[in-house]
Amino acid sequence: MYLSNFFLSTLREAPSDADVVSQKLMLRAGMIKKLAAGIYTYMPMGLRTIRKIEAIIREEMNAAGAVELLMPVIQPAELWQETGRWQKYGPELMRVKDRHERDFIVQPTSEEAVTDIARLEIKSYRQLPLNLYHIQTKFRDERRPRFGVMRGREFTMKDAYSFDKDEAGAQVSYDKMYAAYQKIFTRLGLTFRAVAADTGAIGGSRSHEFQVIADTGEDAIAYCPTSDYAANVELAEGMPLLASRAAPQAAFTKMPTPNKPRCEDVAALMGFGLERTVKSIVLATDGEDEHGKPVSTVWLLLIRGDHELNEVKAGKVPGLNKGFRFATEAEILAHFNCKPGYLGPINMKIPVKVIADRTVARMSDFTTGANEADFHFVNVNWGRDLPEPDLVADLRNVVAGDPSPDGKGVLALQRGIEVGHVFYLGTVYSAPMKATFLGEDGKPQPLEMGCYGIGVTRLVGAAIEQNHDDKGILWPDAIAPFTVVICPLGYDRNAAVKEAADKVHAELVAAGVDVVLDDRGERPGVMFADWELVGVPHRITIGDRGLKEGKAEYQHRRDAAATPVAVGEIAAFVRGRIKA
RNA sequence: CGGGGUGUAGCGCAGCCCGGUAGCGCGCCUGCUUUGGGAGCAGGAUGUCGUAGGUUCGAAUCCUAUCACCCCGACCA
Repeated sequence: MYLSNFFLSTLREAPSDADVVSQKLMLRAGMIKKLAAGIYTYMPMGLRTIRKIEAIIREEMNAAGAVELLMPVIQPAELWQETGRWQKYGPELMRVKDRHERDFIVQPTSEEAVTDIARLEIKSYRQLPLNLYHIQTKFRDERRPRFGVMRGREFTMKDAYSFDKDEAGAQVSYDKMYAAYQKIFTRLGLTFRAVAADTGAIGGSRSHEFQVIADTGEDAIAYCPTSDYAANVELAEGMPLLASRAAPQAAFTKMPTPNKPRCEDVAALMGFGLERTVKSIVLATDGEDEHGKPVSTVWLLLIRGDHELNEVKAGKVPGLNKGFRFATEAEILAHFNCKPGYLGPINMKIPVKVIADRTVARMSDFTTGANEADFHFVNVNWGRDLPEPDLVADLRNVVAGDPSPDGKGVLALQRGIEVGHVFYLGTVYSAPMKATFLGEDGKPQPLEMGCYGIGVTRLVGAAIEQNHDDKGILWPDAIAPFTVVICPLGYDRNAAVKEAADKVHAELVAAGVDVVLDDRGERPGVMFADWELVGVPHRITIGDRGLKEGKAEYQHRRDAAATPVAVGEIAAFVRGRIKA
């Protein structure tokens, strides 16, 4: 490709509304152009990367036995009413009306559409298993689109759906997709981790996320370097940090702690560690009594002072699992007769259910608020100074150094960007949509389903978040918009340079290498800066100076300096450097 | 959605308080010089100052409304 036949548009300064490095670099490198909040045009340079990602996904999906189709972006509301998602999906679901005032949606995902295909087409267990996928535009009307292409409203996703005759078959399909995803992200050249995930709103029981590791990632992941345990922090099991509860050592005492509402303050005042304090978190749930009158219930959660509440876990505790909220100050005053900051499980005005984190339940001689402003209790002990907690549960976020739940080491934390998700769905969609098949016994039964997503456009952003420096993007070979760039110095005015550059270009093209020749005749600084910004991994520089010695130069985007190579051999030399 | 902020040339910004000729840098165009890390000199083009009302002799500037965008909190590929 000659650059004069392509389209390059770089910016020295990023538009001021860009918020993350990948978005800034994509805008500056001319990969995307913003059309509206969370809606981007993929410019020619950006589209090349997207097409390469899609091609790899397609190859591996096909190799794993999945079959591609293409389902519509606009889907009738009726389908979504069948599964109840028309009601359940909030304003994120883009709803539109056609000229006849009929309701439609812009698909955020395609479970309904694919299940509809399945119930029309799959009649017998002999047709199973089946895995259908497409790579299609999605729309989610995010409350707050941000991070460029990583949390856009319009985006491209690969979504696959497996259909099996039973749960064992669904498990096989799930494992196949899991393995395919490992291959895909490996081929893309990204550092990633598959982690156990919360099943969230979609439901189902088995789920893994594929996270591209990046410090700027929105998700925290916990993993064990000495075993294969890895989970989203939302899910990662917090083990009790004490093997057993020690016997009380000291006398229960009320201590004045004026203006020390935080555990940190109290620990500092008392001169002991945060791990001897317990913080009180007051939640409330709203329900109805037997007469249908609304009533609220207040709950007290106890977490060690240096830990933090995990709201996903709290939402799984019996009693809190139908939705909870933080208590209002009025509710707190009513039950504890005390303002937040000095709350605790002892001397409550109206006793509430106490849920202790696993670690808290094994603590002894700990410190809590005294339910009296400016006072704390120290050397508090379960059984002696207060009753055992009503419930013990895993309530906290794991922290680095925690024992791994598999007992094979300690946990480490890192951040990631979720780019893929595999889900076991069961019959969540097939049952309400009556997608059944005839089994070997001749009886109809609902299809066992799984769904598998990859955020194609998000991957572009994630790859950049993971691979960039202060000059620009550092693409892995597999997804760089161009694999090789030839920068001739003086293409427009030096016949020898032009001839050599054209020849190297022709050789690489003949070898099937994705190469671009910068024939603008720009000054070297401009060319180098542009291509470093765009992030083309392999650069060949051909200049008058080197040519006199019969040399061109090779420099990888990550190299500190160029390597001289004989002009006649440079095409072969570069081909040797490209990772398949 | 709630709270905060910003809309001035393709991009980044100043001007707004205190109303009176719309500016700077980068980019763009022309010419000459230059050519191994974002060139120099000279000349040039580009704006309904987000939109609509209002106040005023006069509005980018003050007032009102509206729209868009961005930032901070609850969700997801």
